[in-house]
Amino acid sequence: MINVAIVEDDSDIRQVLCDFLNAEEGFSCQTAVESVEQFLEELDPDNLPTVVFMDIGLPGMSGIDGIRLVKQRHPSVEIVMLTVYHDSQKIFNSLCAGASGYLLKNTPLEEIRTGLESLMSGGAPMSPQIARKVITHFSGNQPRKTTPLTPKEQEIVVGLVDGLSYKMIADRMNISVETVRFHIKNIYQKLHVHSKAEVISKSLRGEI
Amino acid sequence: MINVAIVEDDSDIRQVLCDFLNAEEGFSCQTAVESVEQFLEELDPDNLPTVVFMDIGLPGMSGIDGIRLVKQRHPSVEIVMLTVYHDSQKIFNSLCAGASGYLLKNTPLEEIRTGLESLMSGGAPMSPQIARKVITHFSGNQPRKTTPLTPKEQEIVVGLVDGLSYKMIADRMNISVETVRFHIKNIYQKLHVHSKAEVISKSLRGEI
DNA sequence: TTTTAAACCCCATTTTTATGGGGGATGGCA
DNA sequence: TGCCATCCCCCATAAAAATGGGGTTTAAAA
Repeated sequence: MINVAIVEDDSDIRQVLCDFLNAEEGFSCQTAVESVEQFLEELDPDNLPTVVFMDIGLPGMSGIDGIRLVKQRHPSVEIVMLTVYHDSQKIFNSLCAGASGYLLKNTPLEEIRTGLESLMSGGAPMSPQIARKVITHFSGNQPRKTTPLTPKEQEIVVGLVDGLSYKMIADRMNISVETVRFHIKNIYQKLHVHSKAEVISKSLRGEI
Repeated sequence: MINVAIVEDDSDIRQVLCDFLNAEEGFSCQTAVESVEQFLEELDPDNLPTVVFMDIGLPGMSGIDGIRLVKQRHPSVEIVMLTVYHDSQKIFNSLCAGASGYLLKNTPLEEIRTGLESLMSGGAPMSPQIARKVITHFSGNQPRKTTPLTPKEQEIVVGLVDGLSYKMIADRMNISVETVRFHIKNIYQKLHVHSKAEVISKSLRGEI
């Protein structure tokens, strides 16, 4: 019996999928919650689900962060993304975080079931659209990132990522702290962020 | 009408697949050859196939080298691997060379047809076993770190990575800002860092 | 030539972080 | 039972960061 959990904020989808799985031979869905927080709270360590279907856009913590947390605590639990998002960044973040599959929400229930079966036999469920993105990533046809940042601004971003303070960046670049401030103000405007933290995240996620 | 070519040295498989496609509505297979050399020789530039099913183990040039040659001369032609090989090296070499899909030879004819359809609608056919290897490639190169952080501390790290301030983290977790402070102090001690920036960097680099 | 983008510098103010303390409350384990 | 880890909360202070403004210079573009 394959024990499936669902983390999904749309109650309709949650219910339909849960009912479907419970009706299918060999599947059982006892957990269907709307957030990662709720999932972790209700989790019974003595009765872990085999597979978790995870959405990305959730109230509170995102599903991608959810993967990290769940896999960290229970590495044996398989996590399959089930979401509407199909942009490369979310896909790769999910896979790197430890997802074992990636299905789009328009996947028919029947294919979700066969996906689960292939997962159990050492495969990975993946929507063709997603597979395409992944393949494109390999063949290097990735659209080049055109960063709007100037060379100096990029250098400062590197400093931020290295965990340096304004003063340390100033010393490293042989400019005044005031100039560092100036550049950072402009960086924030260009990237539409309001803190070092966001710049560092964007940078390390390849969004700059 | 989707024009399919087959490059495959096993004449049985070649014939079965060719016949199947010709019998299917909307598909046509006029070219079924046993080597890349033969394929290139018989190729009519005015009547290019839409898709080529390519084996890897072939007399003469390998199918992977074949991808490169074909894509170089006719970039618009889609190439789908159809082979028994499932080792990571051949998979990645194929995808990097420009393959648009990767199916194992045990794939039922019916699924080969749906694979072609998803290819035509912007997807990529990929056997679950292959998808698994590809996914493992993403998540696999991350050595499992045994984090010294407690669950709550991990949750706070997630908040920091999301670019939240102490107050926002407190709200999300329904605890006091002072408690957030308390946890962060402990996190810094455990990780030997002295700023949010360093925590975020470590986290996104998988060092936590 | 005027304009524009990029780099440089300074000042002032408010908010947020970092760091040091001080308490409690659990719940598991020796 | 006391110990330990984990979690919860409060205080105070110094440092750093975020945001607004004000400028100059230079080199390339219009």
